[in-house]
Amino acid sequence: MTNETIAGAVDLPVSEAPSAEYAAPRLLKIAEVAEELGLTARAVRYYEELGLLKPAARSEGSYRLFDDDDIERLRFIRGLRDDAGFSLAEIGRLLEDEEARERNRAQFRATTDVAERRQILRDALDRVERQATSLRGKSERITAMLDEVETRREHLGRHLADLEAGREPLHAHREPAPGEPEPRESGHTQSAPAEPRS
Amino acid sequence: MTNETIAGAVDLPVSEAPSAEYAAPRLLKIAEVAEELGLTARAVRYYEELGLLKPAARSEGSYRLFDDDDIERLRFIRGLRDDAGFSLAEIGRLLEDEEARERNRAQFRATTDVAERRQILRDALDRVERQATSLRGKSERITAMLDEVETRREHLGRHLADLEAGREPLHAHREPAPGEPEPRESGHTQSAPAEPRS
DNA sequence: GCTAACCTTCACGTAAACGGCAAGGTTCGC
DNA sequence: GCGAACCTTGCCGTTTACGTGAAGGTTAGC
Repeated sequence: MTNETIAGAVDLPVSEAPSAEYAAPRLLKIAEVAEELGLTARAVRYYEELGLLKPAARSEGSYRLFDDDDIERLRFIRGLRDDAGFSLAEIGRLLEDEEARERNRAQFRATTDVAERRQILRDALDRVERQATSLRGKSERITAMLDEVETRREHLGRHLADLEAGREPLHAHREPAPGEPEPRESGHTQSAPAEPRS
Repeated sequence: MTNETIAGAVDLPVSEAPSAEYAAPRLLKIAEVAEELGLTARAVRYYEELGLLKPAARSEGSYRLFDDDDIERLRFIRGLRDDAGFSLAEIGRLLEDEEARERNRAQFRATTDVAERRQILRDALDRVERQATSLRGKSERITAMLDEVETRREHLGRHLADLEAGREPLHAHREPAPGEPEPRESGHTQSAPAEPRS
C-alpha cells in the first residue's frame, strides 16, 4: 500500500539552511524509515543501541534523522536477519569487518611502506576469508536442501502431468511413488525415517 | 574424544527380549546422543517438548532411548538451525511437511482412484513448492553475498601476490585500492558508506 | 501559542531457546 | 544390594530481539 513514492511527509531539517547548492540529502525520521523497510521504530533504535547503526544525524530537538546510506545499511541488516538467518551479533561482526575494510583502505592509501601494505592486505584477506567460510557453510547446506526439494518437485510434477493426461503409467514396475527419489543408501542428507531396513 | 564407536554403554532394553534374530537396533541414551551430535541433553529434551522429535522410545524406567532415525532427525534439525538459521518453529513446519509427505505416499499407494491421487499429488506439490520458495529466498540472498565476498577475496589475493612478488604495480593509474570493486553506481547490495558523492 | 502527532529516553514485559539446579527414580558394576 | 553415575520431571534464570507503555520534549498546522 505504501511502497510507491513515500515522499511528501518530510521537508529537510530547518537548522542552518544549506547553501541551496548541496542537493538536500533527504533525511527521514524514524517512523518513515521503519515503514519503508518494514521494520518498527523500536527495532531501528535497538539496532543503533547494539552499534549496528551509526548515530546517523540528529535534528535540533534530538530527533534521529536517517539518510540514504543509513537506509541501505538497514536494508542490509534486515536482509541478513530475515533471509540469511544471522543473529544480530553475527551481523554486527560482518558490518564491523566491512568498516575495518574501509579503514584499511584509507590506511593502505596513507602509507607507502611495502611491509605495512602487505600486512594490511593480509588482514583484509583473513577477514574476507572468514566471511566467505561462514557464508559458504550456510550456502552449501541450503543449496543441498534446495536441490533435494527441487528434485522432488520435478518428480511430482511429472507424476501429476501423467495423471492429468490420463495416461497413468501403472507404476507396478517398482516406481518409487510420489516424492521419493531412487532408494540410495548413502544417506545423510536424508531426513525422513526411511523404510525399515529388512 | 568419543566419536569413535560409542558402543559399550547401552545394552538393549530388557523388556520382552527379541527373538535374537532382529539385529538389536542400537539404542542410545540422551547423553550419548547429545555428545555424538554436539548438542546438550537439555536441548534434545526441548526439541521433543516442542514436538520436533517423536517420543523415540522409553526404557523400562522411562529413560529416553534414541535409534538411528532419531539421530538422523536430530542431525537434520541441528543443520537447519546452525547452517540455515531457521527458527525451531520453521524447522517444525518443515518436518511436518516431511511427515505429511510420508503419509501422502502411503495414501497414494492405498488408493487407485485417479482423482484422489491427483489431489494428493497436488497437495504434495504445493508443499514442496512452499519449501522451495522458502529456501530459494535464503539461498539467493546468501549466494549474492558470497559472490560479493569472493570477488573481494580474489581482488585482495591478486594485490597481495603482486606485493609478495616485489612487483608493486604502483597503482597511480587509478587502481581501486584493496577490496573495492569497480566504482559502479547502481549499488544496493553495497553497505559501506561509500565515498562522498562530490 | 496551543494542541495533535511524533519523537525522546527510561523501564519493564515477553517469546524463543535453551542453562542449571533440585528432588527423586534408574542402571550398573562390583 | 549398594553407591556412583545417569536419568526423570519440574521450575526458575538468562540471553536475544524486540513490544509496550510512561513521562516528557519537539514539530507542524491552525
